[in-house]
Amino acid sequence: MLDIRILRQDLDAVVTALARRGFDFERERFEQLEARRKELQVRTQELQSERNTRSKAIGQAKARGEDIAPLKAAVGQLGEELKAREQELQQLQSELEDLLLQVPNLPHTHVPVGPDETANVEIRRVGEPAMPDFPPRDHVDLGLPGGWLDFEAAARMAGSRFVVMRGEMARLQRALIQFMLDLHTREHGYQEVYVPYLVNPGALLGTGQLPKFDADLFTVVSEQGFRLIPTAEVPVTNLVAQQILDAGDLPLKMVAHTPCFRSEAGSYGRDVRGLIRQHQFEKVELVQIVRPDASETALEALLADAEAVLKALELPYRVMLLSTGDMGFSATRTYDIEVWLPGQQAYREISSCSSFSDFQARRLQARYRPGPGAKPELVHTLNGSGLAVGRTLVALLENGQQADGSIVIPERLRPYVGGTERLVPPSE
RNA sequence: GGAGAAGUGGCAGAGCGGUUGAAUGCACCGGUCUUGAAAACCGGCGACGGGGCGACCCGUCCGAGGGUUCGAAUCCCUCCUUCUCCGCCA
Repeated sequence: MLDIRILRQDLDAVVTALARRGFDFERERFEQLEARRKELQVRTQELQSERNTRSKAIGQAKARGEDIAPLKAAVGQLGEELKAREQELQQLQSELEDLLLQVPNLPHTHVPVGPDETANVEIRRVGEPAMPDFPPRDHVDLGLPGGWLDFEAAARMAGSRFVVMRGEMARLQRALIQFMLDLHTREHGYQEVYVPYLVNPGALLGTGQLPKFDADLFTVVSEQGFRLIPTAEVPVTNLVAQQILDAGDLPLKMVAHTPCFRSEAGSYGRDVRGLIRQHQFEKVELVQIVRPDASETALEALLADAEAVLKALELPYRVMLLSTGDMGFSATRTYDIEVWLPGQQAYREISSCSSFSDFQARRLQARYRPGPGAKPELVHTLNGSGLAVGRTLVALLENGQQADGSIVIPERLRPYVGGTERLVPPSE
């Protein structure tokens, strides 16, 4: 959520900045609501003040043993109007709030302006795509032997966009998760956290998935209105909701492995084949809670932490700075990491690292105290995949494949799979 | 699932329906004292919002939401959370 005060002070700048990301701010409506709010709020507070004064007078009169009946009668009409104004004001403020909750974050000034992903800017490439002397297969083919990756079995019980993994493949995914968590906790200073996979609507409002993107989520029929988390970002970032942290607690760096659930509404026909776009997938997520003046450097560091996984796994990738048109709702700046997939002969997103400035913090009421006795201020939040595990598995299969269909395991991962150097397809 | 108890400021913990944003203690900030520190003493110290150029003024908030009342932290209702006991259970 944007700070309503900057909307009041410099509406032009906000409207312009939002236009850069293709968002048409309802300027007229806002100005009308805001004018009305001001008028109403002043009036309401006058009435409240009047009521308080009179009630005190009644209390004093009563203490002196005077007759308070006439005083009470005089407050009658006041109460009527007050009640009406209070309700109007409440109504108006929730309208204003609803409007504000629909408005995305302001893009950082360094973000390239453009309509969609075609305007993204490549920052760097790391690693060389291998040039095998055989036609590379994609992970769906490579996963066939022994039912390593069994999409048909999953489809029978759950439908499309699910997978069953067996044997070595299931273990490889588990190893990847373990490896990533170890790397981030031991070498990058993150604290591992375990969090709920079902959250209430308030948590999703805090990070920005609600109210606008409910269609992307799976809702569990329940009194509490539970949704399955689409990313660990939601529960992990919500760890600081409603908190006033000590300056000394920052930065807070947390890592969590969770399954993620996405309805993928509106993506019919896209990536229907294989592991790329599933309703359920595993992800290791990095979250940082930092002081506002530290968020620029924190984003670069977070990105480096995610890149470290790809480097360790010897996977070629490139880093993209997303354009205004391709960024998520809550982000002010986002880098995507795209891994090379020989089976597709393309770079595909495997991590997304974003800074949210104070946008999520304001919704979450996540604050810190800059110094002893100082006023609380909103923190800045950041997060990034480190990495999407399913897609990492894809990259590992496709980049590690040999002519005979076996898969070479990167050295750093071998301790996690009992020293196995390569996966050999089981013969029928 | 059943029965009971409780939710007050950063923490602990008072609070008869009436000048209570809320006693007191701790913590924290400023000062006195001290070579320095500690102790002691004095003073200050919640959050959020609105109005005003400003000194300031005003409003809201005692788990959340409703209600009663001229007036609610105090009374009533609903919900949430925590604790204790019973039952069940991975």
